[in-house]
Amino acid sequence: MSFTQLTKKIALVDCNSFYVSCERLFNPKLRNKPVVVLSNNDGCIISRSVEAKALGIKMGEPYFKAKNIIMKNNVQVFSSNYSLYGDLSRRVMRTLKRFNSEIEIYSIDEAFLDLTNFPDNEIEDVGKEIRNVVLQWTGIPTSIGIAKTKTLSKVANHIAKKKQSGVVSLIGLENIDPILEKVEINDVWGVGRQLTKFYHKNGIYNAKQLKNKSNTWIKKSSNVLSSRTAMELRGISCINLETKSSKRKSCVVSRSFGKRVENFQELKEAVASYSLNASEKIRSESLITKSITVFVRTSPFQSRYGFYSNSKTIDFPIATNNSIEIVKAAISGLESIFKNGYRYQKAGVILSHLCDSNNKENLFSSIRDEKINSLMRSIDNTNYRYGRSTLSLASAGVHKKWNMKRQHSSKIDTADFYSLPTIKVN
DNA sequence: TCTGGGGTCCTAGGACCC
DNA sequence: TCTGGGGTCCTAGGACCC
Repeated sequence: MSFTQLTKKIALVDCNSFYVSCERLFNPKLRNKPVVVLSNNDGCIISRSVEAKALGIKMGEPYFKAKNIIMKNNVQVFSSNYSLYGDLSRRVMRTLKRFNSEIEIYSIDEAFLDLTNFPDNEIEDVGKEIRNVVLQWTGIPTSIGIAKTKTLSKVANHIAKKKQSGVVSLIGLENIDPILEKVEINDVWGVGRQLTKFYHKNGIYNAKQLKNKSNTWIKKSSNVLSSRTAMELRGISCINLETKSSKRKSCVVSRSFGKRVENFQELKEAVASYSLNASEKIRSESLITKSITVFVRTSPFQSRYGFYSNSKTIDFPIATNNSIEIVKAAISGLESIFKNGYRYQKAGVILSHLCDSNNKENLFSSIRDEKINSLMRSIDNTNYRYGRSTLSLASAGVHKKWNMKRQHSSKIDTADFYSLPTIKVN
């Protein structure tokens, strides 16, 4: 009896300039023109079309610093519209699942697919097919890298980004060293700023050099994660595909303010509003939280006003997802860290130690609990039907002077999105 | 004047116990 | 009052990702 062992084949599908591509879908005039999308509060540039990249606009650059280039070159600017991007992301992911239902959704615009079951010599064509189908069904262009490990598929993807076909496979190549040699160490997945500094100090400048370093040295002078990265560069898979969507462990809601906030009342409104938001989010995922952290800070870029940053964590006696309890805890935390005389730039809440609300470890659930739960459910239903914050708490404020800046919104909302004609292919 | 938001994992060090 | 070694558990902070 004989059987052929199939080479492990992992594809990384990455949407090109995702947010820009989403905006372009609804505005074809934007094609072939420089376009950027801004972060919340119109703060930084977080998505750039190739034309914008070519103008030298950097990822993460503050908007005001790039304004000159933007004006001069008539770059189209958009505030981010996350509900739109979320909807399109779900479409892309649904399409990918046709090729293998077990995919790892790695971020809003990226997914890993196991393509091991396809023959080695057809793998590049499979990649091209995936790319075409996604483009046809969703209108979103992608780049696809295929290799034996996740880290190598990232490398392949990196190269694919610059290729016309948009697909690069490293499967079946005898020696990939010449390729790895051209990959700068800071472009390797898992190597950030600090590690780059450290590797440079030790004479490691590209992926090939890291690959050839001994594991013991890496583990000893760095950590296990780094040695895993090196192993993966050698083609030995150490990082598994996470295809089961596991429940999250924390939930953050934080925002920079549209303008600086100085008085307690407004800060309180903001924190209450973020807490409501976070409570709603965890309820929608059937989670309860054991503790909440509230934090505030002033701008780290304006030292002349004095920098202040602080946080307070409060544990709940019984894990909860009740908005009222969570808002109350957040406000009392805020009271303990608020200091007069600062110009606050940002605040937020973090719900941590989340666990499944269905298997409550503590059996204190009572009739009171049931009443509150049904109140929360009806708030959630109303808000779902009539729009977020139809029902809110008074403490979250009405005027919201601190709200974000969004001066360049394309104003395409989810409701509009669903009213567009869709073509069902099946 | 104007600098995003939301996650995960690892590790060092402290607290506590025997 | 001083003296030891070793184990576990937890947490804050750092580093990384998109």
